[in-house]
Amino acid sequence: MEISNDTQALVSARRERSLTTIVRDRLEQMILQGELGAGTRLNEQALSKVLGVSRGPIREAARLLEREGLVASVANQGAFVRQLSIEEALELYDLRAAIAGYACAQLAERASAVEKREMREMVEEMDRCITAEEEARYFELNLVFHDRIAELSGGKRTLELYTSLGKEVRLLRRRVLRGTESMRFSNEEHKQIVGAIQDGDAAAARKAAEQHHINGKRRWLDTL
Amino acid sequence: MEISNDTQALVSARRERSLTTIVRDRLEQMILQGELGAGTRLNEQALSKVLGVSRGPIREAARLLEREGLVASVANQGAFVRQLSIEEALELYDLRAAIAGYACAQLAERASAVEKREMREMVEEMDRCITAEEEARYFELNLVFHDRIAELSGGKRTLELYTSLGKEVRLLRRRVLRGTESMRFSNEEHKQIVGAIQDGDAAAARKAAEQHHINGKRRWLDTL
DNA sequence: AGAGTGAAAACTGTTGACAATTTGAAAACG
DNA sequence: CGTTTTCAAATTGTCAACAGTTTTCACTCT
Repeated sequence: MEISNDTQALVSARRERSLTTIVRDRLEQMILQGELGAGTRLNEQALSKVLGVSRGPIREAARLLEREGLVASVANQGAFVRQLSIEEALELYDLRAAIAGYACAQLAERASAVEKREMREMVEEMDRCITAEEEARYFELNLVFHDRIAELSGGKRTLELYTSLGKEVRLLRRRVLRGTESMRFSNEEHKQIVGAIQDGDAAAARKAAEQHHINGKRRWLDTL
Repeated sequence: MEISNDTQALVSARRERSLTTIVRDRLEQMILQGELGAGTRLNEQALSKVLGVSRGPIREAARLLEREGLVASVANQGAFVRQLSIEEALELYDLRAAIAGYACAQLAERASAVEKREMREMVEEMDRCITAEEEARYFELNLVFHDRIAELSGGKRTLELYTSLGKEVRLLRRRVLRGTESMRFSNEEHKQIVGAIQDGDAAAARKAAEQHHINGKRRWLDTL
């Protein structure tokens, strides 16, 4: 049973993190992993039984997810896992591109030597993954790489928006594993981004980051 | 007493809009109008008495505002009206600039003839406000103009983000009335934006919109 | 007088119960 | 046989009470 497991987590983490945030993370996980498919209603009773908490925290968690774009609420009908159209997904890619561009431009002006080094090393590590054909690990590092850029750019809201849009788009995109070639192209673009940041060339960094995300959009679109 | 008023709204709108969203809008209003100053705790008991609802809807509304960036929650201490630092405000201006740039670029490619005409007329109307020295009205039209652009760009999330960032920045900015000269400069920039959209020149529209927001940031910064 | 202590007050976190609404299926009707 | 009506079950919306935490403030001890 899931209950005991969650209840345990509940007890240990109690009064540090509220049940609401715990439920929020759990629901987010369930949604992003497809456990709760698009369009599914978040049945409060059922969830409260499964997660071992009352309906209050679940409702609050749903509100949090609503603003994050992962669920949509209808009055008197509850919250549903959001259904993303392709058009909406494309829009999200564009918005993410714009924000990533800004983040990289900022980073080009702000980044310290150690930060630059960190990013260089991440790209090199991804290169190793390509030659070793470790696609899953490349995928993971790629996510970390981009989130880290948003984080290092210094803006809290920038990071929030970037990761939030990333989660949102994952509603539709079932983990696109790309094949060696595609990874190689992708990482070449990473190198351009990191290179521009290293040179302190904000305009170039911005352009490279935007183009990278736009290319990502195209790659994703091609898989449909 | 406020209670009767709110209770009335409650009864009339009941089961159409949930109490949560009503409370949300009311709280948002109170925050943006400075009725609840930055750093104030949203006392659930007090608010439930004033608004005439129980604490549940208030908690949920607070969660909505949390994701919108208007309040920040601390475990076991509740929700506080967010305190925006100048650095954060500058970041918000930049993000908004990036999104506005994207929206205008989209609009340059998508806008219909009537939409172009609508925007031209808004700018002309603002011009009239300047010569008539109706600053308040100009201020109002300016807000509508930008929100309308975001709306016409077609992306739902784009509009959401743009308006959300706008509200967030208002936490700090007490309505900057700018004087005739400043309005004139501002509206000249509007003309550039509209012109580029009219020409279908996405790159120019984007650049003009971004620059306009960056200039807005500078104007705001100068008033400190 | 000032720092520490401890209980009481105020508040948030959570719950279970009740009210209102929607949904789905059986029954009534054409 | 298909359509409408009605009613019960399921579900969301709201509330008030209880549990746990933080804050306040009077009191003690040095």
